[in-house]
Amino acid sequence: MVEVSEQRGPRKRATMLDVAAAAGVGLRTVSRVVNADPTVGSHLVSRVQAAIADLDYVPDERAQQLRRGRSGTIGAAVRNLADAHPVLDAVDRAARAEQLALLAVSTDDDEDREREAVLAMCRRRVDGLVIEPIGLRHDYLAAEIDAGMPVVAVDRPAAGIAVDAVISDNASGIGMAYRQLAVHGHHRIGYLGDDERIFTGRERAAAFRACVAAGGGPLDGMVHPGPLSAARITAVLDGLRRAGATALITGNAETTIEVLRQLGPDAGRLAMIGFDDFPLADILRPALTVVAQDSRQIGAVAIDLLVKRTADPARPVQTVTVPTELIPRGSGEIRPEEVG
Amino acid sequence: MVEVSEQRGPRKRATMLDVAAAAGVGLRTVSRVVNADPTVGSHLVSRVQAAIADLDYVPDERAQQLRRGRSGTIGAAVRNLADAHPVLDAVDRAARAEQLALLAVSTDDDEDREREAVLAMCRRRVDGLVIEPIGLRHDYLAAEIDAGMPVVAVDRPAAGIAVDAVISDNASGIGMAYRQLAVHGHHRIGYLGDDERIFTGRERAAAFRACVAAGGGPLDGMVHPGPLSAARITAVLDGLRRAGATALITGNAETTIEVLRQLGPDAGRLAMIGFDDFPLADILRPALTVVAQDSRQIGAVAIDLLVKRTADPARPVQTVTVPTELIPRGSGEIRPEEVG
DNA sequence: ATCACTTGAGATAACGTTATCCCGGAGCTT
DNA sequence: AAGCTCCGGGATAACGTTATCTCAAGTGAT
Repeated sequence: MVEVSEQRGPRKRATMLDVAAAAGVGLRTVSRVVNADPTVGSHLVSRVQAAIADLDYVPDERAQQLRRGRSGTIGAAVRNLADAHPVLDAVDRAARAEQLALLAVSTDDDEDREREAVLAMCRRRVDGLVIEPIGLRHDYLAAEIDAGMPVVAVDRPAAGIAVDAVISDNASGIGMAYRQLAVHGHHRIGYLGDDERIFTGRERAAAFRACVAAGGGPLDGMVHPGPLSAARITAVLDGLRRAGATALITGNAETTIEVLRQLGPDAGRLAMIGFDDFPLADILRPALTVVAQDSRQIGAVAIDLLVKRTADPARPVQTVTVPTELIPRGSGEIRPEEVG
Repeated sequence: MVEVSEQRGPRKRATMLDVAAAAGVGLRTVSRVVNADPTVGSHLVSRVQAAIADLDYVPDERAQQLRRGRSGTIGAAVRNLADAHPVLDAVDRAARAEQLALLAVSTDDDEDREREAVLAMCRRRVDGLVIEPIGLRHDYLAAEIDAGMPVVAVDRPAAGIAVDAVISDNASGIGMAYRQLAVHGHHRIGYLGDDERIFTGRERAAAFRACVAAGGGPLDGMVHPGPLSAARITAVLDGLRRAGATALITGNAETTIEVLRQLGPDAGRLAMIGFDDFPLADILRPALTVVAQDSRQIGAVAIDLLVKRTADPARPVQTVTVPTELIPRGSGEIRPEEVG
């Protein structure tokens, strides 16, 4: 009796049933061996394992998930996958420590993409969702949350739904930056950051205004929230120069980089502190003083909140604020008299 | 008759059966509506859709996948998720264009992590695998490939298995860098790059040696492949300086950055071209001349190869070489007489 | 020697979909 | 008007797991 084996073409993947047949045991026994159930005699265990190795059996996790009811996966929707994303990395590590796989998708800073990506993850029945919210409203998640999906917002709160959140201490970060510049003798300090429709843009601009007010400095023409466009930044830099600003705080990494790009060789002629650290900030000249977020902790707290909510869905919604840190590297320690 | 609804606690998720019951139709009809099967009367369609909206029904993709036999997902195992990764981004976009979701995991440059991550994706029955290979041997994938899993290696070929690959034209890139420096008057050009046990390290070092040999320049003490350690780089830079090198080609982004970090303010006193572009290379001073890989095309080709192999598993294995590009920004155009 | 009791292993029913098959009725031909 | 096709829609069986239940055999006590 000759078995016809198709040489070409993938042979069908072995299933638990095939393994059971090959090992001459029941289906359930194979399952037990795969799941290391101790109630299987060692004799059968080795016979089943031999069959598994022989047939190259690989369990189908989708079937496992379907049956078990849990997916062991959490989904993360972040702004982008192309650039450095330390928080995503931290979330990944924290998730792994909890035996959870991470499904990462990029939202491209697009509201529709975000909804689409998040709903796709819901269709996969992830056990939890970490979102860096883009959209202004997140009502589309209400039904999911109602159905018991744990969700945590990162970097900014999610509007329209009550979910846990982890955000950096923006006010304190801006405060440290402002004081650092003030301590180094600056009186005319400018701020250039995100549009105030964006949460972090709003928080940081507000914190900056509070600092100036508290310090008794001038506010006129010094605070510039708005969209991130090269043209706007050119105009703002020009205006600040004319207004006699000797120092600048930038509200996010993209803005910081665009400012540096435009300043070019003149970068040293303006004291500067950027919100958000980024790779290579230390090898610029002058090296860039920054307010850094604690990505590691943000990621860890996000996963922790997810785990806790999974354990107790009824627990009160919580917003955790993670401290920021000032990293002096030079650009923020330039004195007014060196500027000009 | 009062229905007891649990106020707290997630109410059970609605299934197709629930929708069918609510709409007063058969299970199969709900499936047809969900899949936009045109053979359903418009009257029933709207009734079913109403029930879907009413119950917040979200299809379970795992069950769909299980039944359909395909997952509509491709897995990508890349070195890391924390730093900028343009190729991953390009793969993501190309996959989306093919209606495929992307499951991205980081291997952390660790051989064991790679195997673990890749096998986890196999358990999820992804429809294809994009791997930035770390390990020296990838035999562990042989069974999967045998079972029909399409795999494509990116950046470096995978050893021990016959799979498609997309790699950059390393030799041509090194050639362009070398000629650019030669054209600008350099005769003593150094090379500092990855260990030759790493594929790209080997290719680039070899290409560099070939250039020097062809140009008739000195080879002694000019070629330095090896592990990426700050101490080694310090030593190499020192040696090159003593050997009178006026120009340097670095073999990868990490090396480039570490060199720049160590050179500090002296960066302008050595002509330099880095293999691999990276964000901010243009705002350094001097701005960094680089050999850039075409990430967009690499990603597109990777997905294309995957799709083609899915369509025809028997097609011959192929390695596609993607051209590199020299981007002159200043650091590579410094003349020997300006160096000192 | 009989009986409860433990232990190992199989039969069978889910999990939430989709595909195959089949059936009932409407509209057409002759 | 009877027979035919055609078409919308339902029963039912997979897909590959795990959980529940059942049962046979081996163990010790009386």
